Amino acid sequence: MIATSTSRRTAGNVQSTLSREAIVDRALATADLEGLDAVSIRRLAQDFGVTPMALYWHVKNKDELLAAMGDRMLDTLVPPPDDRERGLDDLRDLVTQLVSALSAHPGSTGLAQLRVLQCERGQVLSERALDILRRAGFSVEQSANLARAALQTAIMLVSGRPGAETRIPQDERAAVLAGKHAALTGLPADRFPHLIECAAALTDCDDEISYYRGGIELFIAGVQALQRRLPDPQAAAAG
Amino acid sequence: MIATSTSRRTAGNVQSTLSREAIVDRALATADLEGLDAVSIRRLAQDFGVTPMALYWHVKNKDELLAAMGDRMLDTLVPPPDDRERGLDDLRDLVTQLVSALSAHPGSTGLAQLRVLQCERGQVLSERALDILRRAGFSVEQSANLARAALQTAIMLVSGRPGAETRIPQDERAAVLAGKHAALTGLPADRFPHLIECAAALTDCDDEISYYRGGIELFIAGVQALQRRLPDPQAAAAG
DNA sequence: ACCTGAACACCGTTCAAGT
DNA sequence: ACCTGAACACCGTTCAAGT
Repeated sequence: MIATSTSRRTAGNVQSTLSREAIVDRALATADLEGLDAVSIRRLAQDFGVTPMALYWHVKNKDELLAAMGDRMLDTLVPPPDDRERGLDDLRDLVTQLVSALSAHPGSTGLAQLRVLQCERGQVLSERALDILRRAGFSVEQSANLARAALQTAIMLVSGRPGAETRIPQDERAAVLAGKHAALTGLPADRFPHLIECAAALTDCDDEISYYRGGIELFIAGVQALQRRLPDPQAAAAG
Repeated sequence: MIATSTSRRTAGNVQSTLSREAIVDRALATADLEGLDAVSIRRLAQDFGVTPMALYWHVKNKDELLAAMGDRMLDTLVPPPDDRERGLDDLRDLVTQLVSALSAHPGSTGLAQLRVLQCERGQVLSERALDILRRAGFSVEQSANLARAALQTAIMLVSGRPGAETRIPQDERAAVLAGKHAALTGLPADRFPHLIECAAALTDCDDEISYYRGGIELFIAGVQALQRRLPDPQAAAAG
């Protein structure tokens, strides 16, 4: 009765014990290595050396598995630690934390979006963001839209990072990137001078830290600018 | 030899002539109605009353079909009409046009991202964006990142619009939305006051126009703010 | 040039059954 | 409580063959 684990090309074999937690872990790992499309019930079952239907004991269906993956990412966020009240700087901290949490699993960032308003941790997060924005003087609608934009900015920074290519198996990424770069530099120089000039920066990201910081700064700067355009709170309170 | 079209629940039957163009059209339409996951070679073949393999004459494989869908969306953009040189206002126009092009097929916006740097029209668009940003004084890296952010902002505004729910079949969307709204308003009022206050604004968008305008303004305001923080161009040119 | 038939290796999921 | 077996209705894709 030896388990004849006909393992896939990807290393990491037979994760011994089957559990909901282990399934979610494995799913996140394969999404990181081969893209979210590579995550399937049957594939996971094979990885665990078990029949596909075994997974259905631990997880209701695939949608619930994807939701659990999103929840797991959001759960790595520490709950808002500060009540220091620094205004929009608190929002920057929140987005920064979000980015670092999401960047642990760049292939699954989209799942977080589906879950922010559904799971406990996401709700705490959203409440905090709305609190910051409301105190900053934004209306209910503006605060709702900006809170959404905060999460979406984090997602787009991580999943849209130049060179991320989360949909492609890890070992092919370098080749694909090189191909994209070559395609850009091979463009007619008279029509696409900037595309050629920016080819490297568009296809790869040599400094993740400053890329993320710049992206977050862009968002925060936008929010600050919108805040300045707000009607005078004194007058609004009086009127 | 009457075609016994065992049509799906969705109306719109037997699109007569099979062609690459017709296939892409139909694919975009079903993505809009039932989400991108509902688009399949076999399903499309059935819609056209034809064998699945027939499609492979017009389209190399599914990836190429998805790429063609992305290209089609970008092709609806009119090429940059103006050389009026209004600086970052030109960028706003570009993003605005992008948003309106993408919002025609909210379920397929993600495909545009895969194709901006690959297809002709996307390259023209990117070149234009980079030109605006470089002239505005940004570095090669900044321009590349901001040009990407411009597209991603458009995508996130359209696909992330409250109430969009592009992954869910159209006829279920209202019910899902109502459920989400109810879940938020049913939260404990002491812990989640803002989530309750903003429940309606978070789950639906009653004014698309101002939603999009606000989102674009947020991005442009951020870019303008970053521009102001740039080192003095005179001094930079001298040094 | 354009389409079909048969086949292969995949999916998610249900339902009854085992221990 | 936890897992298996068999079955169903789906996928994308190849390859040889038809007209």
